[in-house]
Amino acid sequence: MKLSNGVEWALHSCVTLSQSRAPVRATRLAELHGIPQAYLAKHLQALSRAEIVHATAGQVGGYTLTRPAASVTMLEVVQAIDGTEPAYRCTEIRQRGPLAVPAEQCERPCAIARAMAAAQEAWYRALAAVSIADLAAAIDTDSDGTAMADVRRWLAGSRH
Amino acid sequence: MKLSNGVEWALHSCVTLSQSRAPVRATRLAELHGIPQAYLAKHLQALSRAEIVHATAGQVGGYTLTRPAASVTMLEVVQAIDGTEPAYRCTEIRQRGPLAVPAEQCERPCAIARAMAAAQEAWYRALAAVSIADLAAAIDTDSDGTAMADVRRWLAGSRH
DNA sequence: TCAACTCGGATAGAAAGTATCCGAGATCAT
DNA sequence: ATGATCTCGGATACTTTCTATCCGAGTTGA
Ligand code: SF4
Ligand code: SF4
Repeated sequence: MKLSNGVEWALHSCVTLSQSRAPVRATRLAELHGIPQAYLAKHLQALSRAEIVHATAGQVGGYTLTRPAASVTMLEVVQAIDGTEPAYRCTEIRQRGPLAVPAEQCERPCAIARAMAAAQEAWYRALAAVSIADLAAAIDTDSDGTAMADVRRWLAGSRH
Repeated sequence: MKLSNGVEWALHSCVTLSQSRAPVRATRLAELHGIPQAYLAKHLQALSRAEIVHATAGQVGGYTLTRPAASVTMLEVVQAIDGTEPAYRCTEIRQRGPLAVPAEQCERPCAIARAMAAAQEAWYRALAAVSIADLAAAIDTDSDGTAMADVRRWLAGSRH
């Protein structure tokens, strides 16, 4: 089980965007994090499609959060990048082979699929419990209250 | 986030093996589940390496569970197939870019990595709570107590 | 001793993820 | 109103991982 590293970039970008009411260009986000600008853009598109961020075109364009950071959960961001399909997809192999179970007995998922779904649900729940605002606050605390202020200052800097 | 479908095969195989004290060949397991025999063999090797199953070579060889089914958790099987590395790997992008955090402040994972680790832990915990024996019992219940008996009967049949 | 059968790791092919580019559309200055 | 410039957006190559398969090493039983 592997998670695209674009998820990390998207989360960082959302935290950064939560510190700015003005639109922030994709180029600047990439520059701030030291990551490929073109590839980050692709992930930001996914966030835009999920309506987590709003894109503004034009000379003073860029991305902004559509909702308050406290109401955007990590789960939403992760699902926007990684997709909503569960990690475990049942291939219904119980309906194959010499001991195939008749289809009418397969209305509900079997025990294995149920256990996997429960695990995924637990994962989702843990991610849904943390918002972007929580992350920003925690990062700020880790740095003794300087990190977010630094970000705001850097964002307010010249547009290059 | 995607999970190899070999995980499903491995879980089914473990449930099947829990119904037989005699070694079961990989060919028969594949036949029972209607899946590619050669590919299943590769996954069974992973289970063997993890010491979840024991492989016996020779004419009457095959695979057996090394421990009672009640003491083998789903988590062990999933990790044997899918690896133990967490889904989220931090690239430490906070140490890059113009606002790079000095390395001495990065001893402990940051808030994002901590939240992701907690979610993964919740996932692990849910899987660790279910054993192979639990799965076998649940599948048996779903089929009104005939499924495991059918499997045992089929396994006792001729070696082809 | 021999023959037959097993698992084991090494080898091709397919799918997804990664990284990049240029065009459509909108904003601001003229 | 017009044009230049800057933005995002989807379409395009490249790399890594997963999928599927094969044949050889080792073991058992006759
Ligand atoms: S539903 Fe359960 S029994 Fe059926 S294929 Fe999926 S894991 Fe196997
Ligand atoms: S530890 Fe946190 S801040 Fe550092 S790279 Fe990982 S997610 Fe980003």
